[in-house]
Amino acid sequence: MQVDDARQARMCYARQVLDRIADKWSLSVVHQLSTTPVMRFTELQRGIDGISQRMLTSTVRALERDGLVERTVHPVVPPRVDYRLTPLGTTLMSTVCSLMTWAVEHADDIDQARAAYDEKAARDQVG
Amino acid sequence: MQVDDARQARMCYARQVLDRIADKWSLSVVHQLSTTPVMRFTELQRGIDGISQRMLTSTVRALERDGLVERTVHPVVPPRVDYRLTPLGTTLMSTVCSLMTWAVEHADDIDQARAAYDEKAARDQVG
DNA sequence: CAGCATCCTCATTGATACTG
DNA sequence: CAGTATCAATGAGGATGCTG
Repeated sequence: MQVDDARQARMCYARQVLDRIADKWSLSVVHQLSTTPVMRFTELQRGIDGISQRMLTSTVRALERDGLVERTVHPVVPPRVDYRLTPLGTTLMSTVCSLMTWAVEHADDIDQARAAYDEKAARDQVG
Repeated sequence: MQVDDARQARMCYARQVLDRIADKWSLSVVHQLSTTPVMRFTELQRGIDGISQRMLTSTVRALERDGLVERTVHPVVPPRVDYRLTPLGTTLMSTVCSLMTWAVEHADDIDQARAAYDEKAARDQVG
């Protein structure tokens, strides 16, 4: 029926957004750029613990392709490339913030649920 | 400084939540259970296009472990297992809804950005 | 400086067969 | 019915070396 189709369509959109931001590094990059509006490649890499050059490159390229990050190449030697959030990227970040808020508010609930589940599993192993 | 630490901490929480819900099937399962409150294993599988038994099992187990889904085993033959969202799972779903709303509202923006990016890349290839 | 090219590893997922 | 067990494939991501 129509209502279900609309729901399914929204799910597909949600999946696409998750596919965009839920990889290993995208959220860290967007987050960095939300705290420091303009950053160069090496600055980004220094600010994100553990990211490799390769992954930073592919991450910012994907974000650029989707219009979330703007990449500006300055024709100078040595090269200088600036990154900043687009308005679209900024609106996404504020939406992700609500997810972060949920995460912070319910972190304890999840931890407790996990502990209870694992303890029960351990008991079932023995008994 | 303190403010940055707090930001970093929130990012970690956000990552954990994303790690929980952003795998291939979790969102579909939670979504199914938000439209039909109580479902059995096979019902879930039929409702989620393309999911295998193995992935449905591991997905609902992970959701159960984190307290987002409740699993009820009825001691009957043949076996009967019911799944439903917990209150915690319900609050998460409503948060995810805001992400879906963003996705729907900005799907066109992303599509256009991608088309522009790809077209430019194609032109740069040639020229 | 800001990448690209290559090789390699490991985790996730799928397919299939079996079971209490 | 609701799983478990095993094997195979895919691809995301890491390490390293090179370059305009």
